[in-house]
Parts: sequence; C-alpha cells; structure tokens
Amino acid sequence: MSISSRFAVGIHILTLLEVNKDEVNSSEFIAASVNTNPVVIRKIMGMLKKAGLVKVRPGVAGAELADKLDEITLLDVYKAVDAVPENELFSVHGSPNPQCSVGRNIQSAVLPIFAGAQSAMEKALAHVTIQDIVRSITEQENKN
Amino acid sequence: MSISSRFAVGIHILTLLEVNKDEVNSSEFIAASVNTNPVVIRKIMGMLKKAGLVKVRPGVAGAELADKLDEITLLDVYKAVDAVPENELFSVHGSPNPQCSVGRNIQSAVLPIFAGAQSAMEKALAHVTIQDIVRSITEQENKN
DNA sequence: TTACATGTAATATAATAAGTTACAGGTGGG
DNA sequence: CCCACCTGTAACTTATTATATTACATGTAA
Repeated sequence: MSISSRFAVGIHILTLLEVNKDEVNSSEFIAASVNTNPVVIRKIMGMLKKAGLVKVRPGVAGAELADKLDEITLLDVYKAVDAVPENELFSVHGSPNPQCSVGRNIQSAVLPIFAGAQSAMEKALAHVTIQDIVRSITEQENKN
Repeated sequence: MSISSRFAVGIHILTLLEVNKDEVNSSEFIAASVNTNPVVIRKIMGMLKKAGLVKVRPGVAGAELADKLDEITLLDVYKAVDAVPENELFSVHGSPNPQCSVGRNIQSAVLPIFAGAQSAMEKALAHVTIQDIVRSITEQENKN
C-alpha cells in the first residue's frame, strides 16, 4: 500500500493556516477545504500539536502555526502524523524458515537496505518546507 | 501503510534460486523456506517471470534465474512485484475543495515533491543487486 | 449560562493484503 | 499413453487497516 493521506492532509492544513492566517481556522472550516469530516481534521491537528507544529486550544476556535514557515519541513509533518507506522516503510515476511540458510539470514540482509532506501526518501522530504508549498500555491494562483 | 511484503519475498525467492541452484526449486520447496503457501510463491513467481527475471515452465518443477546475479537490482524486483501499486507511494486526499485556493492547488504543489521523494528511495534500491544479498547472506553464514 | 469550539472514544464502512481451496492445463517418466 | 506431479489461476476467506462518522465529554468566552 501507500503512505497515509494524513501526510498530504497535514501539509494541506499547515498551508491553509498560513494562507488563511487572517481568519479563524476552525476544524469545520479546514474540513471544508480538505473535503473531509471535521473529526478527521481534529485528530490530525492533535498530532501536529503534539509535535509542536501548531497552536490550538480546547474550546477556542481557530488554530495557527507554531513556527515560522521556513522552519517546518515536510519531514516534520511526515513524522508528526506518523505517516509510516512503526517507522517501517517496507514490510518483511515475518517468520522465514530458520532451517534454511536463506531463511535465517534474509531479514538481516535486507533490513539495512530497506532502512537506507527509506532514509533517502525522508531526506528528500527534509529539503522542502511549508513555505515552499505556500509559494508554489500562490504562484499557481497568480498564473490565472 | 507499508510496502507489500511481496517485495521482500521476491528478493527471498531470487536469492534462494541462486543459493540453491543445484537442486530443484519447486514452489512448495520455496514456500517452505519463505514460510507461506505455495500459491503465494507461484503468484509472485509469475510476476517475476513476466518481468523476465526468472525462467519457469508450466508443468515442470523448478525455477532458475534468467539473468546474471549482478544484473538484477532490487529496483527490478520492486517493479516486477508491483511493490507500490499504481506507482504512487504517497496517497493524496482525493477531492479537496476547488473553491479554496489551497484546495484547488494542493495536489499540483505536492505531487512533484512526492514523486521526487519516491524517486530518491527507488534510486537507492537500484544500487543493490541480488548478488549483494547473496553475498551478505553467505557472509552471515560463515560467521557461525 | 449558553452557544459553540476542541478532544476523544467507540463504532461503522470500505479497501486491501495475504492465505487458502479448488481445479484447469502442461510435462515427462514409466 | 497415462499417471503422478508440477505450474497457472480463479474464487473465496480471513485479517488488518484507513478513513469516516456518531456521540459525547470538556473547555472557553461573550
């Protein structure tokens, strides 16, 4: 399968908080932009909050970014929303036969390679910030 | 979620075909090493065959590698078994609100970045061959 | 205190992967 | 030539998970 859409939604939320920073961003408003249920937004917002990326308070409408735009990388978001559960992008078959030389060593042979590949992907995400996304979106807008 | 274990199993199969090349590698034998059902092996084997990585014939027991060890990269296997369905590692929420400037541009902002991150991961896989895996496994064996 | 927000538990609903059964079709030794 | 045994594949079960939804507890401020 693929990486949870929570990641894309998390990026959407943070971008929206910036673009729409002069208004009150309630979970219902955000949900309308993402096109999903407000509870989904609140759950993701809770994860972003726990990671220190947004400021939200119980009972009071609206959320805002906790950091500067260019200090929030997509990797931060990715980790915040637990985009890859248990931090393992690749799954490995659980119990290969220990009586076979391949079976008893395949995991230790393959795990470091998988970790390296995952790491390469995550490094790419670390090079992009929410500011880049905001810029990309405003540029698109200005074309029309 | 994570990338299908078909990928790890595919690597396991190809490695086993090499390590065990002097014997007959029936789907049942391979399944015993992987610890799964023979039908699962035959299905994956079918994908590897279609990609030109293994030679198998209907009715006749045993399979063998179609290419040299060092000419089969993990990226080849990854693609062969369709490890990432529809070639999209990251999922994006489907229908954001077109009446919102963020909603109508988030996809085009995010897709190239996701593609780049996925590509970085796949490039890492392209640098490793089945030979590397075989070597890693025999080295592990010799330690004991 | 009331209207309305967030936080969160509990529960559908849906999609998907892996395992399994069953059987069609191919192959070659006896 | 036929029989034992393999691969190929369709159909189905089972388990797991993501997302959406309902319901409600809790917090806030006018």
